[in-house]
Amino acid sequence: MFKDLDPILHSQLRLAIISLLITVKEAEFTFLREKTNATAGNLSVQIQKLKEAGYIDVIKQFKDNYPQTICKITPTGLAAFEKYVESLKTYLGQS
Amino acid sequence: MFKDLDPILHSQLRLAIISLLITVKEAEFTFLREKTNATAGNLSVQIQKLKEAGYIDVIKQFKDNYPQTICKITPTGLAAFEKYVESLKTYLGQS
DNA sequence: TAAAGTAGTTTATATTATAAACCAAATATT
DNA sequence: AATATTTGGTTTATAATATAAACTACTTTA
Repeated sequence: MFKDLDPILHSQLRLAIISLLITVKEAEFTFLREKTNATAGNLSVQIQKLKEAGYIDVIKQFKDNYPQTICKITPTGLAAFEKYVESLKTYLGQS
Repeated sequence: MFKDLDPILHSQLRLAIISLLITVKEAEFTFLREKTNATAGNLSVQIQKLKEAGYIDVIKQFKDNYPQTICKITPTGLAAFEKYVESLKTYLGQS
């Protein structure tokens, strides 16, 4: 009947991050922060969780003397997102 | 960009309950329990939250000597669900 | 009448989400 | 040249949520 929803993705902020990374393929921390309106702390934590799950790759480097965190989705992350969307449909039915 | 997701509905079990109540219009506790595979305790708590939010009406009565809890969705609940689905779409985009 | 089943609720705990506080370095201000 | 402010984050503390385990109250069956 209802398919389980991946708890990693069933979180507003993490879902927004993945959603953005699908469209842009690569994004800076500050870009994600602006687009999601999340606090830096919350974003930092959720990026780590997505990384631990293997859903995104995180590259930390310096740019113009400032630290820069770049995120990109992995094939695992993309597959998880697609599965999540399919599972969600079992809850939405008619709509 | 991304619309906020109603936290009452952004919960796997509560979303499943509402989803069921939309299709059947009225359901017993035991029916919801079977369809969702939830534990009775979890279901009891989530039904209460949906009731507190005004998303469902709960009628407690006796049937064949046993207690019976019947749930039905309210217009408020239906509207909230529809809004939730619309908001969700901002996260799913391409799919 | 004791054991097991029905239909739940309450409570305790683990997990999550979030904000607040913090850190290190860069740049701007006086 | 010190001090203040800004950038780009991380860590930690707290509040909110989800969940399971334990419990309640009653009924049915052996």
